[in-house]
Amino acid sequence: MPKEKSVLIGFLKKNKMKMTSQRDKILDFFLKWEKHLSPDEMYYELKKLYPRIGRATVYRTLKLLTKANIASQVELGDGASRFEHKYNHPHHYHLICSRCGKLIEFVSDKIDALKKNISKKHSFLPNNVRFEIFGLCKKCQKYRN
Amino acid sequence: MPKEKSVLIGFLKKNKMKMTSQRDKILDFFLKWEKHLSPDEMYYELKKLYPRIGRATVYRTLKLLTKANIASQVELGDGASRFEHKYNHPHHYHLICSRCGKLIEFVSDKIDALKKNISKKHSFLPNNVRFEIFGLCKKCQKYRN
DNA sequence: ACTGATATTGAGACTCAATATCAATTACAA
DNA sequence: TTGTAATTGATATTGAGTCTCAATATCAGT
Ligand SMILES: [Mn+2]
Ligand SMILES: [Mn+2]
Ligand SMILES: [Zn+2]
Ligand SMILES: [Zn+2]
Repeated sequence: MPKEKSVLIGFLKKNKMKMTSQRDKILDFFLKWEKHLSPDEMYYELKKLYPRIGRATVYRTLKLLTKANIASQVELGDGASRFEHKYNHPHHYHLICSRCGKLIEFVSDKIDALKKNISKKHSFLPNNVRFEIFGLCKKCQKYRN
Repeated sequence: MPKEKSVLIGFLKKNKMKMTSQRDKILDFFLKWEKHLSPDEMYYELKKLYPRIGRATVYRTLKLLTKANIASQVELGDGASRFEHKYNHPHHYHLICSRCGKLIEFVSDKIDALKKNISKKHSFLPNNVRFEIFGLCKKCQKYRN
């Protein structure tokens, strides 16, 4: 049993919620993919495996996984939210190629420090930072646009 | 005549496009507001003044102003894009209060430097950076959530 | 193992932002 | 002034995400 499943079960218990076969399947599926699927993409894939699953359940479960710190939601500038693994993954940021969609991840304690400094300066209590660089990846720089 | 209007006219000429009364009105309206309106908000306000104006025209014109470097588009995490003045405005970033929506703007050459360093390290040609801190503003910290 | 209160599910309707279509209108170079 | 190419706007459509609510599943307490 993956650790994430224990985490989920613990979270559910703590909140008087119930473990269900749907939640189990969605979690399994989510953990199998390494990166950045949108809820609808997951929904259509899951539908192939389990035709009776509902779209609302997928959306609800992804929110649940986010609250349980198993997933986190990122916005990559296409019109869809995407989810990635959070449990035991370092907090990181993204370079995004506007041409081919390539994603590069990186960590930066400088960004984390900036977050603190700037927040302090403005009496702001920070929760969540987003830092993304859009541009062209190495390959795509060869082409015109 | 505001400078932005000359810029727009120049941009249109260069691209074999035409100046129209709608574009003129939308630009005027956009320049009057200091900040961060969504296209639909602008559409409904403009509709009051000029009932015959079309929603598609507002969307199209805001894209046009963006291409002409008069406006820039920002995403503040509610489900709508928003536009702010770009011409003669310094490039800046945002602190966003998750509770009341308050917006604080700030500039940071450290962020600009990070953009360059990180991009270089990954052979990435950067175009556009987004940096946003979500959290609670001073007032909202007093309340529970 | 059973039971009942309660949490969950899922089909389908709905919302909201944004885009596409296309006939009618308008701008402007020549 | 005129011809043509760009623009407009009413309307339909898309697509992500949420809501509703009757039917179903879970699980704590016995
Ligand atoms: Mn990532
Ligand atoms: Mn701003
Ligand atoms: Zn690329
Ligand atoms: Zn606030």
